[in-house]
Amino acid sequence: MRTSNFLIATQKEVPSDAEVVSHQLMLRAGMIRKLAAGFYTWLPLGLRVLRKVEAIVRDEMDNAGGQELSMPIVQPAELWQESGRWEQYGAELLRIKDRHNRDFCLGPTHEEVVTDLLRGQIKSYKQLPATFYQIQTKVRDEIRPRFGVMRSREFLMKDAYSFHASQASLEDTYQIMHQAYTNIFSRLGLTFRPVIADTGSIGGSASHEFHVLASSGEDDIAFSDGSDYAANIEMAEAIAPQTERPAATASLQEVATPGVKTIEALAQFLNVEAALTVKTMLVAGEIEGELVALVLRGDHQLNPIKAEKLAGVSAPLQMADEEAVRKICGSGFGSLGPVGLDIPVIVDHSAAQLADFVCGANRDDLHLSGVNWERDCPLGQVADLRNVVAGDPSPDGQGTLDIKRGIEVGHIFQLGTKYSEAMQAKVLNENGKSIPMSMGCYGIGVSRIVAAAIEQNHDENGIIWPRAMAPFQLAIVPLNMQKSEQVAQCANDLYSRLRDAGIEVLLDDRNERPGVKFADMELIGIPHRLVIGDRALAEGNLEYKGRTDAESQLVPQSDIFDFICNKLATPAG
RNA sequence: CGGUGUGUGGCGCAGCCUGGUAGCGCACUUCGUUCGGGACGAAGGGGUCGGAGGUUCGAAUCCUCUCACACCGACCA
Repeated sequence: MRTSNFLIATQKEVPSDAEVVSHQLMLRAGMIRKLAAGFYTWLPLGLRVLRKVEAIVRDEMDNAGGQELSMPIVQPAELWQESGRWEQYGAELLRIKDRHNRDFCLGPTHEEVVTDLLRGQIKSYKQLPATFYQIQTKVRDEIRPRFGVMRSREFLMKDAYSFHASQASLEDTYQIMHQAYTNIFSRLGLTFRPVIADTGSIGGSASHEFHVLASSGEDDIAFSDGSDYAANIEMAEAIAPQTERPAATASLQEVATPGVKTIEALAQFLNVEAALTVKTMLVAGEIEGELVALVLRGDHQLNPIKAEKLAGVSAPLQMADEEAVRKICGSGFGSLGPVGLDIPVIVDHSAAQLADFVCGANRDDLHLSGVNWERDCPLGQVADLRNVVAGDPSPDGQGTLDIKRGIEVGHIFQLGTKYSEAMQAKVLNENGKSIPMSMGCYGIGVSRIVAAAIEQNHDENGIIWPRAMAPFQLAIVPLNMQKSEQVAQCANDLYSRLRDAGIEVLLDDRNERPGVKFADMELIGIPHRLVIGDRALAEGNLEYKGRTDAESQLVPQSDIFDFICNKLATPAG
């Protein structure tokens, strides 16, 4: 491709509404343009990258035994009513009406459509297992689209669905998909982690998310330094300390704490560590109108997913409002504590380990110090309530946990029979008995991967594409080629030769100054660059520089073809 | 949806408070000089100031309504 025939829509200035680097760089590099909030046009350069990702995903899906199909974006309401999600899904489901005033929606996912398709096609266990996938535009009317293509309202997703006659078969395919995902992200050249995930509203028994590690990620993931263990922080178990609680040494005392409402303020005011204080939060109980107290160490964070799974606690988790709290405890949020509290109390493992701790006195502007469980208040139910923190032991007993930020780019689920039961997708088994098919579903955010790759791979000059995602492998930058016959000839010859050899090369034949070309090629992140200028050419040389190399190197003109082929063939290339 | 804020050539912004009929940088066009890290000079083209209504002799500027967009809170690929 020649730049004279390819839209290079680079910009020097960052559009003011782009917050994260990937969004800024995609805009600056001329990969995408916004049409409306959460809707983006992919320009030729961006689309080339998107297609690269798509091709790898497709290849691995095929290897994993998937069959590609394509389902409509527009879907009839009836199917969604049948699965119950027409009501459940909420405002994220973009609903439309046709000219006859019939209800449709734009597909945010395709469980209903595949299930409908296959209940008609698959009648016997002999046709199973089977996996189908598509790479297709999805629409989700996000409340808050953000970060460009990272969270847009229309995006490209690979979604796959597997069907089985048994749970064991589902588990087999789940493992195959897990491996396929691992292959995909490895081939893309990304640093990633598969992590144990919450199954959330989709339901089902087992689930993993695949995260690209990047400091700008929206999720916290915990992983062990001593094993493969990795989990979304929502799911990472904080294991109960094995030690005995220390004996009480201090006596219970009231401390006036005027105006102190937060743990930080309390710790500072009393000059104690936050880890020696306890915080108490009231949440709605399972029974309407009842409240439950959750007690955590002051320096720990409540994990709502864990809390709402406990018996007696309402799901989804609902924090009590201040009025209700005041009624039950006698004080506002800032001075709550477990002592003398007459509602069910659930204490986090770590908080249950404390002796001589500080907590609220259930009277405004008053706290208690030297508090001890059992002596001053009963130790109720003890459970895992908190987010793990760096340094916690790994739940599998090997190593300690560290926490990093991740961008979720893939998610696999074992759905079980949730949809097949609701939609009567049944087959006959070996015994002639009709059973609902077990299902798995497997998503990859193809367009999100592009943004995630940039979050992970960029520098002050722009994007640094992993080889597999680069829109072009090599940029040829001739200097002053409009004037220099020599340069022009060398550039054109080399361009044809490399192209014939199947190399994706971008020849920058614009009549621009060198600095402009260098800056553009770096911004759009082409991994390899060849500069052709009169100066070096006079000595029979060309200049090569890798995108991340500090210096360029001279290569004799006669060796250049082999040199480039070599560079592109090496794993690091 | 709630809270905050912004809408002025393709992009980044000034002007608005204190009304007087639109400006700067980048980008674009032409010519010339340049040509190894985002050149310089000269001359140009492009905006009914988000939209509607109102106040006024006169509105980008003041008032009302409306639309769009962005950021902060619950979800997800």
